[in-house]
Amino acid sequence: MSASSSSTNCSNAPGSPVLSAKQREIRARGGRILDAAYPLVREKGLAAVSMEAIAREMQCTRGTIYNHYVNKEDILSALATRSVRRRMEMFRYAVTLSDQPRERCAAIGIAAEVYVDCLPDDFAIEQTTRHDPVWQKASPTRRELLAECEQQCINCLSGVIGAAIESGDLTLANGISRQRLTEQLVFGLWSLVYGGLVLEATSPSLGNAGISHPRIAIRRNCNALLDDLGWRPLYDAGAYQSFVVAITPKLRRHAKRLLEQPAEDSPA
Amino acid sequence: MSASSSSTNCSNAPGSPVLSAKQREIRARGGRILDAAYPLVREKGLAAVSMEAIAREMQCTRGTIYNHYVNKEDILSALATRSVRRRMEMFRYAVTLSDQPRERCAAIGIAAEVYVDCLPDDFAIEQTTRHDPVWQKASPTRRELLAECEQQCINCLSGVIGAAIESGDLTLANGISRQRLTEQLVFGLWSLVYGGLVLEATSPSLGNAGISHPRIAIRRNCNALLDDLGWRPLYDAGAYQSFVVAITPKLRRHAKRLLEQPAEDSPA
DNA sequence: TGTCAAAATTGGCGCGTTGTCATTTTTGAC
DNA sequence: GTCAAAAATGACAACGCGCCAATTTTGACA
Repeated sequence: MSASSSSTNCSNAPGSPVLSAKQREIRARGGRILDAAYPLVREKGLAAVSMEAIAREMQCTRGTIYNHYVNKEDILSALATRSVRRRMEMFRYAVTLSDQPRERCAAIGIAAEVYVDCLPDDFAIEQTTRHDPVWQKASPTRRELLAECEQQCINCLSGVIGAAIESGDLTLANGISRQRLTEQLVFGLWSLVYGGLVLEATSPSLGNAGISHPRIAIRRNCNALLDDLGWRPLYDAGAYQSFVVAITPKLRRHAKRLLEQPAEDSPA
Repeated sequence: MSASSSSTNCSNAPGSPVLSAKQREIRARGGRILDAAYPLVREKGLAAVSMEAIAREMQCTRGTIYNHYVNKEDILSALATRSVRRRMEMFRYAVTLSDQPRERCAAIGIAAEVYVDCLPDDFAIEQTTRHDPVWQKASPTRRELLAECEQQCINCLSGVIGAAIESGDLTLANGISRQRLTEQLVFGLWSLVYGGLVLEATSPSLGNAGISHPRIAIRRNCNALLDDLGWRPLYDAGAYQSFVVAITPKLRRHAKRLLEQPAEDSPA
């Protein structure tokens, strides 16, 4: 009925139009362009990717691409949004791996590590997009979309902290407000993990400075932060270690799954 | 012979040649190019700076610039080296502001904040240079130079930690090795401060997430890390605050001084 | 199935930027 | 004043982006 009525072709359901095959193809092209650009970025590095190359991969011409994205930076931002969305999915999955707030918190940290390891190109894309030349030329709509995705990543962490306060695992010492404590913790853990991973990826001098196990340092420091605020149960090396060992393969599998997911085209 | 022989003009001391006026000007031009590029970067943003614009500022043609730098990225790297050197000077000055290791450590953190506030363009340049498109095209020599400068910044912090261990303010608990403890602390503080400042500068979603005082969070978290490791004297809000208030204006003055310093030309 | 307007695609154009190089100019020793 | 070495110049080719008029494709209607 809503489907093939006459012998000719398609028709419209009132609210949501059933699109003809070609029309759907066009709609999906936005996503296909990203699929084409993604491996090019992986191979050649981000600056070296030309519109020409993307078009070649797509088997169309540059002009067509401009029907979907206003410029190269716009494509980059769209890629970044897809990446942040994957990160968010990692985090959301991570918090399902335990009922205990402190373990959930740890799981998010490990999820970030796995994200960097299993989806390194996504991580690199996020980095690049952050910087002004790209950020400024991207369309405002896409900027907002990206910011909102990041927001949700942060919310995931705040949620766990909120749950810890509710449950009493984390208490408000020294008359600090709940708001303030959350702020401090979110920002602290975020800086520690994000900053640490960025440094690991981009600072060649770290090795010379005798920093040979950045991941261990990150983990230990996060726990130090949590301990200092009295988040119960306090750090226990054995328990922590076995939790990490237990969830890491699950997180890796989830990352792989995300990579293979069909390209949901982003609302352009 | 090697000295001033004839009446005409210049001559060479054996090891270090005494250069004629024009020769010295050429030698200094490398630095002058950086001076020309720096404000352009400040105004127009980094990607928008063209060789043409730099040449105009220098009152010469593009060709001449290529006598000193192999490409634009090379100029950027040179600028970054100058920036990192300024940061290093900030750190070196910071550690002179107290005799107590823990205060010295705090001083380095505040120095980083002041660096970002008073030399924002330097901070931005550092960020940009870190990213692959630039990093890969810069000449290897300059890359090494930059890495070495960063190294010295890190050494400054390791030194303070070393002194704290020597003096007994910081003790090796749980049989952790000195090497390992230093590694963990350097990396942790670095991530926390660097990561925090980068996030503050580039993450628009932070405000929405209720993070309104990132600086306070950074400081408090650093102290949490130090406390957790038992670095004496433990955090005391009053003492810390008054130390910060005492050194901040000094650090700001030092930053201003660095800005006005004549351009020592980097070895190209 | 043929017609035709709307929509999408094409590919060539103008512009700006980069890096090179043969030519011209400047420098400074004699 | 002469001349070789060094440096500056500016024109040139290549490239990539973004635009747009011309062309092709699509799909509704008869």
